Amino acid sequence: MSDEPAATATRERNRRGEGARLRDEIVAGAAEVLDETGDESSVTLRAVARRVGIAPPSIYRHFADQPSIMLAVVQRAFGELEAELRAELEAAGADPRARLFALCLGYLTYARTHPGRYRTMFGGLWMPDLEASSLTEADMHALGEPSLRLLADALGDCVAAGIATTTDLSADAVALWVGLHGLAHQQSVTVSFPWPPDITERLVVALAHLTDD
Amino acid sequence: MSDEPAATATRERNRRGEGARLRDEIVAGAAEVLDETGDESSVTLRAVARRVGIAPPSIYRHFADQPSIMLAVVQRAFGELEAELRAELEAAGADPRARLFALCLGYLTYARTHPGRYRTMFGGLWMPDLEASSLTEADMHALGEPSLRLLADALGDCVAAGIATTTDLSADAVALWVGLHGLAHQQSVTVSFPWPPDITERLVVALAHLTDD
DNA sequence: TGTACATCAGTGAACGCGCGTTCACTGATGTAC
DNA sequence: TGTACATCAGTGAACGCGCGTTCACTGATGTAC
Repeated sequence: MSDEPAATATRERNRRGEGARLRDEIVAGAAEVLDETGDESSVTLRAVARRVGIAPPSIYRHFADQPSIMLAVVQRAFGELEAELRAELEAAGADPRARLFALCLGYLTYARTHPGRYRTMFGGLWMPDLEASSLTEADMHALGEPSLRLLADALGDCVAAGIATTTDLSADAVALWVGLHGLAHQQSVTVSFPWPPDITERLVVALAHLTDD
Repeated sequence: MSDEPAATATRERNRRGEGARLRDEIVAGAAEVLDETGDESSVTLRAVARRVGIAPPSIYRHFADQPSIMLAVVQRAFGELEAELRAELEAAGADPRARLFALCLGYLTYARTHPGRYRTMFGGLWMPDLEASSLTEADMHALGEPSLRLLADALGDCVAAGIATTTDLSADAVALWVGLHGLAHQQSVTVSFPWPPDITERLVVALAHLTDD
């Protein structure tokens, strides 16, 4: 409950040439604040500085302004998501249906584990003023594409194995993602919702057009 | 671009006994600010007062504090959504498949027409501190239930007409809503997203288990 | 090996701003007698 | 019918706060000679 002035004392100044390490600490600190409050608007420049244990102006050596921090947090989060999905795949073995479910469950787990982060990733509020920034909206969509491709590949493997059908693989992959996103988002908003117990399986089976086994 | 001080001049004081009308104006004004900025955090007490054309303290006669305004906006928005869905149903005729699609398209239209409002409704940030408020989380879920029931009924009519199948009607209705929500939410966040052109039909057909006709 | 100096990482104090909220008030409107 | 008064809708000024951002700075670290 108390603020943590001790952080200022414990932090050691980086050596020359290692100043860039503070940038990582800032992004990590911002992600922590976001996870704890669940509220994007409480990730202020000053709150992040307090968390990291530095003076507010120190952030300006690494970020142009406050929105730039959020952008970095989101970019990093998309990388984390992809890495976790790849880890799930690796642990899943060779069965296409098991691989598809591993991906879907991994996606939902990420959202439930980091609800604030997930909502921010897909909330659009961190989006920079596109004319003021060097990023385009296409760059924004590109952030999620590696993960979407993992999903499309897993779905394609199911079709190849004859346990799923499709008339348009990439369109069905998007539809499957949309369903996962709806569930993930709602689960990241409310903890207690009267979900049917088999909601995930029901959703994935329908959207992946899985045939009974 | 300019602020509108004229509003202060034009607004006429309510007569005695009609003071409650200001409450409606405040909620409507807050919804307007939300629609225009698309950002929940810019719906401040002072911004709402400016929009309505009153002095900030005047709000306290009608709302205990700032979060109470957002809560009222959300409650009102859920009512609007239900009313629009009922209107779509009425215009849709008797064919069960047409009625189901009318509902789904109406839902998506609401989200695209009022993106900021939609995100706020399902964003969870307006949720009051549940211990500080007289509302329970169940009350929050209850807000969306009438609309969900419309969807479940329309789905049930499709099953009864033999054009859809289900193993658990209410669970499939939730799954269908989850898919719609995923699409609606993402569309309320980004205007340009590389959607497959038939994403809506693809989603609804799969989740409603519609049989080919 | 010693020393002057440039560079780098980070600081402390201060600014102006919009915010939520409080307080004592104003002045029109209706009511009691 | 007239007038004193209570009520009601809304105001204006002020408060303390946290915010983003600026500025001139400090002091440790490495480098040139």
